[in-house]
Amino acid sequence: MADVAARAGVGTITVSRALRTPERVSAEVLERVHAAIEATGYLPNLAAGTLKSQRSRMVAAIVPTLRSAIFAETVDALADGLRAQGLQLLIGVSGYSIEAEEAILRTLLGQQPVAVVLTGTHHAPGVRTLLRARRLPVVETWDLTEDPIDRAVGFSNFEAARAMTCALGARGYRRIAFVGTPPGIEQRAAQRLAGYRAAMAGLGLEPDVAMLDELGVTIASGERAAEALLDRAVPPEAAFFVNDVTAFGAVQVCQRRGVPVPEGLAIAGFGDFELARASNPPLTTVRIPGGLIGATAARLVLERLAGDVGADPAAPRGVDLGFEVISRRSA
Amino acid sequence: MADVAARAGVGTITVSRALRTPERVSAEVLERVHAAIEATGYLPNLAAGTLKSQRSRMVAAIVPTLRSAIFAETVDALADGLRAQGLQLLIGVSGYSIEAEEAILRTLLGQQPVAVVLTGTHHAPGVRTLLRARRLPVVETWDLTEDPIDRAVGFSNFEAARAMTCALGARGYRRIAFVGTPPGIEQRAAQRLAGYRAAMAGLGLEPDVAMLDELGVTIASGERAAEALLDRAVPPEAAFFVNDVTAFGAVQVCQRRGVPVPEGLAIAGFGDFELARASNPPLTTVRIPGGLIGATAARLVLERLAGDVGADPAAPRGVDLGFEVISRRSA
DNA sequence: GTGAAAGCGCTAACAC
DNA sequence: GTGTTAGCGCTTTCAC
Repeated sequence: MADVAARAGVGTITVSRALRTPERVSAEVLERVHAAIEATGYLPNLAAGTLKSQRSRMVAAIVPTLRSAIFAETVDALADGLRAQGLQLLIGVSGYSIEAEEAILRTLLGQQPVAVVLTGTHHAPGVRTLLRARRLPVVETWDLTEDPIDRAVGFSNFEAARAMTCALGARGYRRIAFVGTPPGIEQRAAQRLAGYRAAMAGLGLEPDVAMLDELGVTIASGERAAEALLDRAVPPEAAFFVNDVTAFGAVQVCQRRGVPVPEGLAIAGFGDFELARASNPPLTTVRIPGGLIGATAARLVLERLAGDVGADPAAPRGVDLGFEVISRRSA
Repeated sequence: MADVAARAGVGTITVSRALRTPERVSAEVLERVHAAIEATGYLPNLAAGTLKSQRSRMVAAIVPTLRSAIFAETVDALADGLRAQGLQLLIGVSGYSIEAEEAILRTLLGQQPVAVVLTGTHHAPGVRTLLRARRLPVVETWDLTEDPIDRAVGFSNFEAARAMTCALGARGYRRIAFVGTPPGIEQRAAQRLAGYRAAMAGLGLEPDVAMLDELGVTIASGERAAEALLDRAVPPEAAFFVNDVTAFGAVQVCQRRGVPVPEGLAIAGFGDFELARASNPPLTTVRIPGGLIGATAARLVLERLAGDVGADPAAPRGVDLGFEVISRRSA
């Protein structure tokens, strides 16, 4: 920066201002500075700026995985919304472990991010303390809660699963099974299971919960779960899968075994992924706003950064993006 | 850090060493320091460390998008491999624009990453200069080249498409269409098209290239492309789609229109995504090593970081992970 | 609109 | 094995 300043015949602070707040530098000087930057190939050391100003240009985000299309979509939309303001994404992948999440958060916080975006509302005990102490803008995504750390954006997985289960009940199905992931890992999936249970209780029906044999929700694991259901002495009339990928697998199995869908087995999914429309018959499912969650998270971060952090306790703390039960032919 | 040092009755440098190189601190002091860290809730400011040591703990990665499952998988595997060494991922999303890639790279470099991972081998002119000047470990992914900036890992999209086209020719198909993305955007897709053309020339067949109507390769865009092919006065005997997602759409269309696959139209995909096995009939496709590319990129970064940067010009500069033509029933 | 001086919080280099 | 000193490259503060 000293080189650039010397070349442009100005002080280093003017170079800094030309980069950070060009409107406070005369047009003539600005031009000289830019020419000098060009000539020297100067790239500012952002670590130094961060150290002095105590503000980086990074937003830390932690997701359970990027292998699930839906989280990847959210992150993509988040990156998109932040890029417009010159903010970069520092990504941590927790592998669905809240302990890993806390450890990763500690490292990421060391980089002095200006905001933090988390997945879910269930965190290790230290996380809330860590974040509240720093008075950083924090956005929790994918689920809502009574008491967010700061801001939350998502929808109620509980209500969404309840709505779908009720829709199945309204269609006359009585023996409705739920096929979920092993408990204690994916929080959103646990919420969906709870919503299913609540709906079944409301309908006066017996809950019937089956588990996928792996966490990585694949078409193949859905296929295996469907096989197990169909092999029962008394198979259910309807099966509500924790997501579209596994539901799609179930449809494939029915097709192969000659079980008509929905007459032999009604199948519902969750997510309204592209696969849902491509399925044959197309899947009855719940549409959830994956991309919109990322875009909204970006908006919330930017709003919090614009307004003063820690202020405005009256502002709405949660954004409910809702969901939609999509009736197609599979149920 | 001064607080922690005072509390532990040591100098700040000892706190630094306790964190960075604990083996150089006596066990007794180490314990006192850790207790003090715990008590104060101290989190090191990594920006300061980066500034002084000129080495961060971040690796910059730029991908065209995260909405494509395959790039997300690569990034996930990359993050995984780097986390083991305490390295964080700084992500940039370029939207397939090489100009955006360069702009993003400039910002990311300002954060002083210890290495850079790029997608593809086709970059804006400034990129190579920028990276070579810094003597940073650089890994280009997803395609190979004669002259990588530093290291490259991937497979030959050209050869993979050629192999698939030849396989179709060997099966007796003559009128083989290629369905690709609009030119000039996705480099990997362009390589595949070139491979197809080379194979057709080798087979003595007329190339027949159709385009998808959008870049975002969706099932629906594959469906529309298939409709167009089938609506022709003389439809092709086989269609080689630029990826499995669109090929899957094509299979769906055939099923709906009662066109038998492969007898009425043979269909080949690219990628061997989960969808390929789930399709009915399952897709003949090319298996590509998405996760492995990310894992290998992580390994190459770590190797370059361990060995001295800029050294060892004898080491292999490219890692060819290969591909595999997978014959299933769709062609 | 521009500049001089100071210092952000760490760690490299050198003592001991 | 531990401490002292200095300084990384910026931006803040205050002055003009």
